[in-house]
Amino acid sequence: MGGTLQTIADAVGVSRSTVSNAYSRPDQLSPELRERILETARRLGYSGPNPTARSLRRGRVGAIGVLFTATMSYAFTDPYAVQFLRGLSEAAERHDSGLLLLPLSPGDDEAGMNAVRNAVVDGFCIYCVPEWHRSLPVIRARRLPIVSGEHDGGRNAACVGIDEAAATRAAGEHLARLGHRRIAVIGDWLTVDRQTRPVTIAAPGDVPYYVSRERLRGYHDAFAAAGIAWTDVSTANAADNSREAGATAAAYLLDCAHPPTAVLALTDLLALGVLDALAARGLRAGHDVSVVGFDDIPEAGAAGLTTIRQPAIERGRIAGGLLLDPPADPADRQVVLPTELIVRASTGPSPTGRT
Amino acid sequence: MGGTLQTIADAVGVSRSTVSNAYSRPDQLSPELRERILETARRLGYSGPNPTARSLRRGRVGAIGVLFTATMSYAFTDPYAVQFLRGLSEAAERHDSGLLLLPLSPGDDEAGMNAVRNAVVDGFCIYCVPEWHRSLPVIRARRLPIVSGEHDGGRNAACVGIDEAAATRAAGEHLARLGHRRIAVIGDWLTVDRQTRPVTIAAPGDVPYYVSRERLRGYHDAFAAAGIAWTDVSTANAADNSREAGATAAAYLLDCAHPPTAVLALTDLLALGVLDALAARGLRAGHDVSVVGFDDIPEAGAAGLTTIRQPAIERGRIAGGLLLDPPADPADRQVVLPTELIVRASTGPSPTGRT
DNA sequence: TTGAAAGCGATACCAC
DNA sequence: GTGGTATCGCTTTCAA
Repeated sequence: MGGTLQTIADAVGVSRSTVSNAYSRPDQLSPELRERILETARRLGYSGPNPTARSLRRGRVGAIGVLFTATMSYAFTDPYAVQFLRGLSEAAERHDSGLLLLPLSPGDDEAGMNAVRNAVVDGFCIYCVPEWHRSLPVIRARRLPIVSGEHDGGRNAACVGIDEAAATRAAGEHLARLGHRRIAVIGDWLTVDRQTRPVTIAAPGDVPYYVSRERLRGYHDAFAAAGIAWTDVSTANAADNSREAGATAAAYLLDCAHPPTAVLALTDLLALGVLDALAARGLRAGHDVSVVGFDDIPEAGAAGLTTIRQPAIERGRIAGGLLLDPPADPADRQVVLPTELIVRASTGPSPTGRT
Repeated sequence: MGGTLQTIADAVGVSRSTVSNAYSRPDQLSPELRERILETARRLGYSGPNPTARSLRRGRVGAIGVLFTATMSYAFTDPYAVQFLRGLSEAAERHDSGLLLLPLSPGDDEAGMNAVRNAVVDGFCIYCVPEWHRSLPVIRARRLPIVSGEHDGGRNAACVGIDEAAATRAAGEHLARLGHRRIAVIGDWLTVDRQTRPVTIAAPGDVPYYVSRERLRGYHDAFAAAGIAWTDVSTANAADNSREAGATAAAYLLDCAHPPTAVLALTDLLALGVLDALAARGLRAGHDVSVVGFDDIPEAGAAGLTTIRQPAIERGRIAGGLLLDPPADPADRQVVLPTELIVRASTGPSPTGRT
């Protein structure tokens, strides 16, 4: 019952190579023999070659490991992540690969490192993993193909990114043009500690996490060009990328002596939280306070949120392609996708000519 | 660079069993030797035992396959599925297992069957898979532990379900009590073809998909008890479990000579679509037309939807436990969780004393 | 076409 | 505490 290749070989009276061929190379034996073998297998309840053994021998597993921070549920909670994974799975499907979810349990680095060490996969796709995470060296040690969903960490590795700074620069210019001078920025991982609280960022370069750093840099540069002093820009860190954290962070910024006329969130989820915070205070987005997000998740349109659109699904799809079917020319393994500023109702002229 | 156990063994001058022990059984050798081995491995860029080879030998992979219909993105799109997977991943994490997503590409049965045949996993969790699907026999042939997220298919297999019929019966009684007599039901997979259209279901037993069949049966029984003829209940099939399909199906039911005073959707997602359809017609849910859902996904509360709450996360968590740490007593391998009717604003007295 | 033999990389039992 | 040896189940030249 459910034996091995050998079982079938014995039962049919052939060698196991022949049985193997019956499954993997039908052209190597006569159709009759093949049918006889398959029939016997069926009768004996043999479901085909053992995938693990086959993987060992062939050196290919048929699965790619997906690594991201936080609990696994995050992948199912953040709309951007969902889109990215969707694109990734499309690519995986096309290459007959599955997706092995490998969460880095937040509280337990060791567990995450072990997950990476023991993952039975052909390659890794990493994203939303801060560059200081201890699982990164481990993943590189495995010497499997890696693709990053955001940037290459200066290692010339495969990656599919966007020009984060250019994207926010465009948004920053839009706001400056509208006359905003008192501005606040909300982002997660602006600091290493994951707490929702106002923080002081001397310069964007101080932000430890690539994505947040670059997005902040874009705003910084736009404001500098518009003559807005960086010291006049207040910043708040969000404990995580969630609507709730966005609302909490916004509360710190709004409930002060000189509230900003524009709040820029580094993700749409945070921006939606900002909108919640405004609503709770009876303030109108786009009138009293302008709000900008990033990502253009589906919910953003419904909420009338001005934001930066990035091709999330496409990003996942390309990441999958880079991993499963790498282009010959190394230069083609680093892809940068375009973004677009989408202006909706959440941004408008600054209510005060000047603050 | 990144060699094998043997490489390290040779380099250190010990046998490979010792190197293996250094990784898997630290207590079997002196700390000094172990450190020497690990250090050498590090120097040689060896990242530890090859997971595939280890899996073959140990007979354990550290991953469970998750099987569900539709594209993989469905898992990320349906809030109920998200919750279920969240519970499942919690359990998996606790047992050091990953989750290998194995979508059954809708148009391609063969691809799905191959995915199942070749999955490198220790067991399968299946859910939202119709009982006629061809991958089911394949999955059984693999003779790995299986847990169903909905029912056991009469096979005495592990499963974590709810009393679907009892749940909808309670909702049906609630409606009958409110005086509703012209009633419509919307569900997906009421028929094998996946089209959104009105259908005639002679009896709930005719519905091919377990979950929809049982939910429909519950309504059927409740109405029978209340003296509502089944022939007066109209039904519509939804092409898939989405808000859009719910709205489209509702349109068929609402835009007719004798529209129903109550529309019962077999899932919350469909019910939200019904609410959309009502809004588009200027009808008020709970006044002009009562609406009931199923699942109590987060969005249901915000929408004021009367629905049946089922413990989605818990269901996933228990499914994972059943798979990874099966109870000794077979009787304990079939779990039935409680449900609860949550009455919100979307249901109210029938606007007509009788139709 | 078919079959014999050599691994793929690791683990575990059992002597030493 | 350490090292030989068999084995996990399959694929793949290479001869016959």
